[in-house]
Amino acid sequence: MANQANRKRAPSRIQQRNRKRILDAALEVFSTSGFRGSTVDEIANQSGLSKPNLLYYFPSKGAIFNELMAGLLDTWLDPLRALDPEGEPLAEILAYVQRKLQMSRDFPRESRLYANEIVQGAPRLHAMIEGDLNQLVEEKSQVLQAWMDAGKINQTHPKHLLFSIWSLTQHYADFDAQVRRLMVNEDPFDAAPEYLETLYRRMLTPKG
Amino acid sequence: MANQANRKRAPSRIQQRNRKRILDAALEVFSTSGFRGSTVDEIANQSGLSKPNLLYYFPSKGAIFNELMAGLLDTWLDPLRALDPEGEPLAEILAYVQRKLQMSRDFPRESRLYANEIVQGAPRLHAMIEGDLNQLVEEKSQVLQAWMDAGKINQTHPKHLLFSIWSLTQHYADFDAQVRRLMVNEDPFDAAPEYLETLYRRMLTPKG
DNA sequence: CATCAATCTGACCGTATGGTCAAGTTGAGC
DNA sequence: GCTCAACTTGACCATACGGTCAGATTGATG
Repeated sequence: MANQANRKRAPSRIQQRNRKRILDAALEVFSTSGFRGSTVDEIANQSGLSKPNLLYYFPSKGAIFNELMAGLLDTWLDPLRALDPEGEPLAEILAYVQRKLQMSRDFPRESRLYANEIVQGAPRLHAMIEGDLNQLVEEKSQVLQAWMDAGKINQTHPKHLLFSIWSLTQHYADFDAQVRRLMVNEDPFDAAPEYLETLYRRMLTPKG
Repeated sequence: MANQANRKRAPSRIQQRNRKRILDAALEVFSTSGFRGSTVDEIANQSGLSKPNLLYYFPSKGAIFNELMAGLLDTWLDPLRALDPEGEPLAEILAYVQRKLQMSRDFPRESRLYANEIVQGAPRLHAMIEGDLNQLVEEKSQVLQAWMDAGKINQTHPKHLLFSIWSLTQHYADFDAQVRRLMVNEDPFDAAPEYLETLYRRMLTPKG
């Protein structure tokens, strides 16, 4: 336990490279099969390392998963953190939607990894969700509510508004297999930005 | 193979009861852990049958899954099938949204089972999707397009419109674990119908 | 180029998993 | 209540899985 490579200081170049390889392979595998459906052998194969060597860098399958999740959750919330209470309300929300959609496009595996975890009841995510996410959502919901009370955007349920943004943007990554099978001659991401922009503009722009 | 119980005619009461039990248990387990993450022992335990007894009724784990999926896909598409080209466009769409939302509320396990499968790339669903779903989506997209061309609802991308309806309604079932953790004092399904009604009404009602 | 820690591997272990089988028990029709 | 098929089970098997270990190889440092 004490001589685990990942707890030494000053990680060597080899260590940096291999840990990255492993995490990338694990992202590929976990996002495709979920935690329980993924095997260490698969991750080892995908990363080009032998299984014992992989387990030299990480103590267990669960440890790989946890490190992956911890890193993911942070970047995952960045777009919402960037929602500026001082900005122009509608523009802020529309920009948030586009940032989130861009993340689905650029990091579909991360999105699917997260989706897998939540769909299965988030068994290994309790602590993380309870903390950061809850607080951030509470905070930004109040910002949205304030904008509504000030008449800057239409009245609606702030949390449901956030849920809908997550749902719509992540759908293009999470349900990619379905979406692409139903849009054979067209890249879904071509029309998605405009579709979502229109949707939220019409929904939130105050009447008159 | 020839003496499998499930291929005999006139299924006995015991057979009907046990097959139902197994499928219900399998729905519970598969929707929670996905196909690869689920075990036959779990399903057997959940159903109250012994493992060999379970395998007396179904030849394999995959066979259980397939039968479950085949049954699911049909009911899953019913709400869309009911979209009436002769009805009042906006009302038809809003009613479809509510039917779909109701299905998420009444059959969350079915929704999660489906989500699990699609998120993981729909490895065991190709044929089914290619056939029924594709045709139905094509047909209903044309209905929506006709309504737009006639000025009955706002112009928008018909397939993205369908995707958004699926996404938003199924989100309450698929991401239930997250949604409920972020709405502790409130049942998400209380406000969801009104939220979605408002969203699509504002988005689709023609100006003027 | 000697040394020692860091890195890597084949062989291995205990357990879990999908599935089988021979033999037992139960239920329906006579 | 006899009979035979329908149903049920404990014991078992081969493979897959997560993880370990002794020892080999490699790379950095003097």
